[in-house]
Amino acid sequence: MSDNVADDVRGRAREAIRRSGLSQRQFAARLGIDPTKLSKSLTGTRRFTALELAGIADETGVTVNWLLNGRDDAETVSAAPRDSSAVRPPPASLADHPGAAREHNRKLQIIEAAWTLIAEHGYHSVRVAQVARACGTSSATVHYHFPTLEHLLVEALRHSVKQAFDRQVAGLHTVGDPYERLLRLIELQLPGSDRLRLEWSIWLQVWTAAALNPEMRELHAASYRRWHETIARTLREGKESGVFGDFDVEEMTRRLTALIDGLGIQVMTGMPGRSVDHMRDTLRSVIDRDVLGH
Amino acid sequence: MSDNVADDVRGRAREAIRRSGLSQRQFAARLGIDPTKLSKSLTGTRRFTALELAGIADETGVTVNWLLNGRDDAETVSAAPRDSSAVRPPPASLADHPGAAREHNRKLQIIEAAWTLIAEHGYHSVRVAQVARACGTSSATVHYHFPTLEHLLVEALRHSVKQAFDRQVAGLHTVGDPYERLLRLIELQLPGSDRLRLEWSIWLQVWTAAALNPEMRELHAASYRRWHETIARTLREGKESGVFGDFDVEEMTRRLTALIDGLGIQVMTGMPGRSVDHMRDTLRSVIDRDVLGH
Amino acid sequence: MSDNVADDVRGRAREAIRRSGLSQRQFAARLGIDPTKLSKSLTGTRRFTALELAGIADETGVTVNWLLNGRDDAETVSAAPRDSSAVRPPPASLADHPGAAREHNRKLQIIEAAWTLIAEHGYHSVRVAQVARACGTSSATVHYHFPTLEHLLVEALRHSVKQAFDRQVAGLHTVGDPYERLLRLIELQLPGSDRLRLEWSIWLQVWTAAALNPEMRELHAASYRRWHETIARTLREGKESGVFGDFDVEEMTRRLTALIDGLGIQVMTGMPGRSVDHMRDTLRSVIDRDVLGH
Amino acid sequence: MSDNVADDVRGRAREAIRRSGLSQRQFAARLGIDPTKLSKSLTGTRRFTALELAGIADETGVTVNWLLNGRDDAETVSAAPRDSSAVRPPPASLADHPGAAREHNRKLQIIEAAWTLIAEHGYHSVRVAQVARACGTSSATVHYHFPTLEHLLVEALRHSVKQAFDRQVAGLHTVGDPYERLLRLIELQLPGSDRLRLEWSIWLQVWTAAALNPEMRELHAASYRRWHETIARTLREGKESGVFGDFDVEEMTRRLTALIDGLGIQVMTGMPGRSVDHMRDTLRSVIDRDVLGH
DNA sequence: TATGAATGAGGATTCATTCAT
DNA sequence: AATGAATGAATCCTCATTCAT
Repeated sequence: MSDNVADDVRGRAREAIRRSGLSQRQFAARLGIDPTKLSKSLTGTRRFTALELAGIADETGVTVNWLLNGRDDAETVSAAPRDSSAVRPPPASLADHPGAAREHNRKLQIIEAAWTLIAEHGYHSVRVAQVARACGTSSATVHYHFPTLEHLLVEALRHSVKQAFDRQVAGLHTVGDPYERLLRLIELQLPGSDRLRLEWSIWLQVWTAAALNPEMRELHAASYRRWHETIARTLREGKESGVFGDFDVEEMTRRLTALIDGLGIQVMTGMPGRSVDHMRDTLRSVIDRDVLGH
Repeated sequence: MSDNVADDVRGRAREAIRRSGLSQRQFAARLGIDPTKLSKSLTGTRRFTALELAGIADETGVTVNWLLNGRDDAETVSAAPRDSSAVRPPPASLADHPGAAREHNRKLQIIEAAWTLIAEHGYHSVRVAQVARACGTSSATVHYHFPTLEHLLVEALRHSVKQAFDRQVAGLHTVGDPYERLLRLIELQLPGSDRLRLEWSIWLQVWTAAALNPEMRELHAASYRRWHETIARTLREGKESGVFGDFDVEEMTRRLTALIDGLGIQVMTGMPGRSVDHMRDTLRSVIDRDVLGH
Repeated sequence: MSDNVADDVRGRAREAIRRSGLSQRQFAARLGIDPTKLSKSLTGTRRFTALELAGIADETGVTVNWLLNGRDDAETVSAAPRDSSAVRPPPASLADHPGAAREHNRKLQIIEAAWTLIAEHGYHSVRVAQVARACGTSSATVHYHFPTLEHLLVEALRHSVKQAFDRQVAGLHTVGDPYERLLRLIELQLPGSDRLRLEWSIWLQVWTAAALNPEMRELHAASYRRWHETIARTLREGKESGVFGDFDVEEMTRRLTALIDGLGIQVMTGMPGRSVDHMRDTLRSVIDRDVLGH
Repeated sequence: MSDNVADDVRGRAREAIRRSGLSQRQFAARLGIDPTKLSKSLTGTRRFTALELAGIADETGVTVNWLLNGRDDAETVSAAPRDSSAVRPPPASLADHPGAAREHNRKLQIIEAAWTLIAEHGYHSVRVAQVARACGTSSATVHYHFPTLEHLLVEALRHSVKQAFDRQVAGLHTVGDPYERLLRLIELQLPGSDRLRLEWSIWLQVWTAAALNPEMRELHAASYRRWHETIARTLREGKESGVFGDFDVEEMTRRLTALIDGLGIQVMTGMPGRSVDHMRDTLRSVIDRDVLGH
């Protein structure tokens, strides 16, 4: 990746932070990183970590894809969103008039509180008052930003999708080798951390919702397609570059994603003998045998 | 299978039907089969089909395992329930005073109505009034039989487990060859029919519930263990008899169940390119390659 | 009116009271009359007053028309309802199983509380909790009987119509002379008593609602037609019998009703110089001049 | 009416338009008339029509009475307002610093939006946000101009009264003959046009409000008195000049206003057989018979 | 002058559950 | 065994109003 590209990333990051209306110091605090590090990264002395990229995207409402490539729809390691409905409006539109950043943040805060509550207690157990309390505000305020609880919850689900995507783009864009990338991809998806367990919780719920409600299938399909494509692209690259064996990429993708989902369920439901480590081992062994062809 | 065994099955079937308080004619009608066929099966001229066995178990409140083996905890093709909480009370206890059958039936009717509603609309969307309406009765009546909505719903989930198990026992007890049995097992689990799609819907919901709520893990674990054991037993038999290749049975079971679950999700959520046929093909190909060792 | 007719009225009154599930003593108490008087009227020693007839109709859910004529749709002094939607179900259907009377009464109680509140505070200011409080019950109970506040309010309006009609039939059925009947009719409609002021309040509101909302026109039209017909019938009889002068009955009806309404508004809005007495005088003078032709 | 008077009208019109801060061209556009016509009327070549007078009054916040007579309280064809509360502040006060006109206009715009919404949806259904939307502004802005929704609504009602009065003064000031004026008066009040139907809708609502709420009676009485006086004055003039027959003016006024109101209700509630034409015919026939004495 | 954000005070409705019959 | 009536306890949503900017 050339220096020019890195330059651009810095420029866009600076731009996004500027639009947020926060100072660098404040912004660093919000990301939970050292202000010096942020400063260095913005001037070019230091690279952004994947986590920082995802954080900047999250806080400013842009995508990591845009930070890295200047476009939301760039197809790199992962599939771009097929339609705009699945992601937030393009970055240029927000801010420019004061207050927009604040507004965006309050909205984001509510969405994230809702997201966490869904993940922890389940979609149907989330109460408006709970979300409000988690944000230190009132139910009416939640309704000021979202017409309906359902709107909020769906928005929270969308947000979840965006976040997972951002995390992948941020975490994978520097990994060139397909095999490494595949392992990294899996590592990024394993329900190991609290955060990732919450994301898996959301996934399970989206599956259930999609099975019951045709309307939810759309949301599910849009996000699942990305995940599918991220895997498929890597498999294809590995196959074409000869790193991987010969196989039907689509079919292998279906098997791998199914296996990941199925193992994830076993971990999430606390089945005896199914741990994250076991999940990792199983997937590696399957990849080594069926993908690499060893 | 010797005639003696068949004799016993007939005897227990006759016994169970007698306890139901219905005439053979009525009972046949309820099963949706020809009275003549039922009569022949009960006198020995004809064998019960798997469907009929499951139906008799369902209607009379006994397990297929009991019908076939005289005991609920017989370990045959599948694992027996580890504790009594996972299944209905033993068959001997019910019905001895008149009306018990009717009561049992009303209760069963409510459970099945609840079950269907859960499967169709989702656990959290089931209302007592809805269940009552589906049964042509009142909310108060539902509460007469079940102290709490939650009790009813959990009971409905248990019922689901029992049914799946019965279906497996009934469908597999005649299949001797491990490979055939494995394929049959998968066939019995594919979300092909309406009924099975409903059962899958329930599964997805139980997974979600178990991921969110530790209490639900118990129910999930109990039923999943059976399913796991049913697969494992077959794999073990095939491995020991040399029909299958050499592999770690537990690990292979984990992989297979994970794959089945993952593929099931893809079908249930209506992912493009994931059909029941694709699911069957994928599983067969994996079995042929990894289990048979071809 | 022959004794036979009076016999029948007594019979039907006895029947209606019997169905209410209350004893004669209780019923008399509810009507607010002396039990002895009720008893005498039921045995034929005494005639029912108009007020009593209306009360019996109100409490038992039948119409005065039915009490007097055995049919709801009898056309006597007033027009019968054109469609069943405007009145309560036929008398035979209710009661017969115990509790029906009680239920009917609770429902009626709620309707009347709502009616009074509408009349006093206005349709849009009536709160479910208010109605509940007025009935000494809970909001949930109100909703048990009426799905929606709006349903309740519309029902209350219908009830108002029925009551006015009952009062007219009860008050006019003995008055044979058209002129006397016309004066009586007006007297029955004058906003003199508290009760009648409340009824006028409701009328004003129905007019407003009908002007704003096409759906309300139906309700208004149904009830206004009766009122119109009650006047028209009397005018027609008077004209045909030569008591009145010669005029276009329909046109005169329109003028009279319009004048009554307009004068009623002036009284109700407390215009200086517009009292009930003035209203009576004006109407009498118009009738004497334009209807009698003096 | 002498030229001097006409001169004065022109002068005051010019004055009022000047204060509005708009150019003649702009003002004409706002009135929806040809700028040439406005110009001619302002220079004396042409007379203002009644519509134009009312429009000028409306747009500039003065009364037609002031335009015609230089005083708000001139008693001409109609009664003057008894207290200042019933009309806008005197014209001299407003506009002197730039922007006052604009402010006045924004306020007027809000009032008229509120007025229309009341007329169309009913007093109790008007929401601040609705008014704001209709004005292309925000709820907060509405509250900047009016402390309370109720204040705004009451203001809108006052505005309604002023408008009706203006229209009458403008429409009647040239009609000398009492009979003609009476017919004209009725014509001006018939719910024939959209605008007039809206005004009637407001009337009905004011009646209802006045019947329910003593506070509203004041507003109602003030405006009704004018209407009463407008009729009474004309009747008196006609009686004194011998054009009309002999009658009690007050009593005849009461009857006529009551009849108009009652007929208006019948039209507004969409009663079958009650049209605007029927209303006109009925009123003419009553006037011919009872007022003219034919 | 204008307004985006926020919110307190309702207010209708839902629904599991109880209980007398 | 069954149920009609009743209700407490949520819970979502509305909306006028405030206030900092």
